[in-house]
Amino acid sequence: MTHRRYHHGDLRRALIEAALAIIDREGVDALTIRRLAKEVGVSHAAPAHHFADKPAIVLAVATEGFRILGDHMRTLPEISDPKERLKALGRNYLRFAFDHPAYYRVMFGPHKTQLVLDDEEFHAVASGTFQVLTKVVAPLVHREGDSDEERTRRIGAASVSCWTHVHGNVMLWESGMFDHPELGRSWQVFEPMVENAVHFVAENLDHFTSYPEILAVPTPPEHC
Amino acid sequence: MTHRRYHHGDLRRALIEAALAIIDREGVDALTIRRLAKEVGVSHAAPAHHFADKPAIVLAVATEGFRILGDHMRTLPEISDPKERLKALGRNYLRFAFDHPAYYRVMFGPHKTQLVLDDEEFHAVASGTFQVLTKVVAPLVHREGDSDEERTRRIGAASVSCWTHVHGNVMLWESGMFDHPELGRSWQVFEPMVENAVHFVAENLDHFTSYPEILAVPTPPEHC
DNA sequence: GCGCTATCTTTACATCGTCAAGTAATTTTA
DNA sequence: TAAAATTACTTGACGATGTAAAGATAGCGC
Repeated sequence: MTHRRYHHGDLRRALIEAALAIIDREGVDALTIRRLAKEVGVSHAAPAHHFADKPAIVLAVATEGFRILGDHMRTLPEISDPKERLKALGRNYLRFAFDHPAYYRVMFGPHKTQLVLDDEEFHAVASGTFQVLTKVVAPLVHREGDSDEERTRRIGAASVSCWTHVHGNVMLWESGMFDHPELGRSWQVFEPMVENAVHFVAENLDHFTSYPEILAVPTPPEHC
Repeated sequence: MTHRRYHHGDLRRALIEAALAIIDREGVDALTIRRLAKEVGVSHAAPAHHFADKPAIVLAVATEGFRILGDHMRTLPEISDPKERLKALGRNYLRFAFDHPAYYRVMFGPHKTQLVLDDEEFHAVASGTFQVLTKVVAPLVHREGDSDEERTRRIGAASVSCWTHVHGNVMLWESGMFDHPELGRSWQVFEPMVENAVHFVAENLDHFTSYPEILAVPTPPEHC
């Protein structure tokens, strides 16, 4: 029984959480500043002091999502075999995507297209998350005699390939393109896809050499 | 100089086109029924007679997008070699995605998640487009001795894999995750990715047999 | 105790989607 | 061919939304 105080305490966080709850329940279109405020128990103009506008709230949720995804991916079990380790990472990723579809949609949805490039925090958190992947991919594509530059390129390309492979599947699934009613909604249906992605980067690393002129990828770690 | 008539003629089509133009210029959030109506030159309530509500307009645009994408994909040059043919298809796909980013965003964006499954026209058009892909993939994964069922499965799995590979890249690109300002915004930067995708389905078709099945998959570690 | 500033409320306004009722044009029917 | 019916659009209104401006409150340094 919280007796309504004038100062909320941590309104910003409360707003983000409430926003996610609404998005999770009814989709991002149902998100309304006024409703958000009511749900948290403040006036409808209060959020304006923490977020410039409505897209800023969505962006904050997306940033939080990447933070959580990063934590998920960082908590890998102790697996020494590089392939199995990457598979485990893929499963963690998928688990996040399916356990938190609302986050995932906001994170990769086209809502914030314009904002992303400008927002420093989002960029930092998102690329930090991506770096977790590069660290796990690195030992898989390691080759003796690679120059540093070549190594960086190979890791980046393989990581992106891995990511897009999984991400593409998730997005198509989310879009309702996969018409498999008999399949329950579970990340486990994608297990073969994880196997595929890992196999792909592990056995075809020759193909990643030409990839990366395209991509600016965060510098991978020295050693794994 | 069209003198304003009471009956527009083909308002429905005009609305779809104007909607796309707005989305293309300022994003889907900028789409407003009233503004749409003004742009077309009708009263603010006129669109209601052609579309039940605002999401219905977006869905109509998405459907139109799939129709155009399908046409793009169907107009392939005469190429007998299956691999090269699939590459050409991939390029056509990418070209659409980059030439019509607004369409692409609407088509795969999470805006219409709820609607898609119900709308017959959208479903028909979208899966018709997907079928173009399966036809091109089919000769690539053909194997003597496959049962019909097995063949269908393999084609479906390989097609999905191909699609997600390309789609994932496009989506990540659209999300602004690829941070390469010095490169122009062109589908051609993904040429190596097309090569990869084709190589993937062509050389690793063994892996597609198990794809569409539900598997008893080991429960992942409880580390998160 | 006194200001200062951040935080929240209240009030106000233009705009939004949508509904109901009215009007104009087209098609149907006799 | 003229009335009737239907379609296509307009007008007006309503509640809800995002946001700006100005006032109220509380915490905090001094």
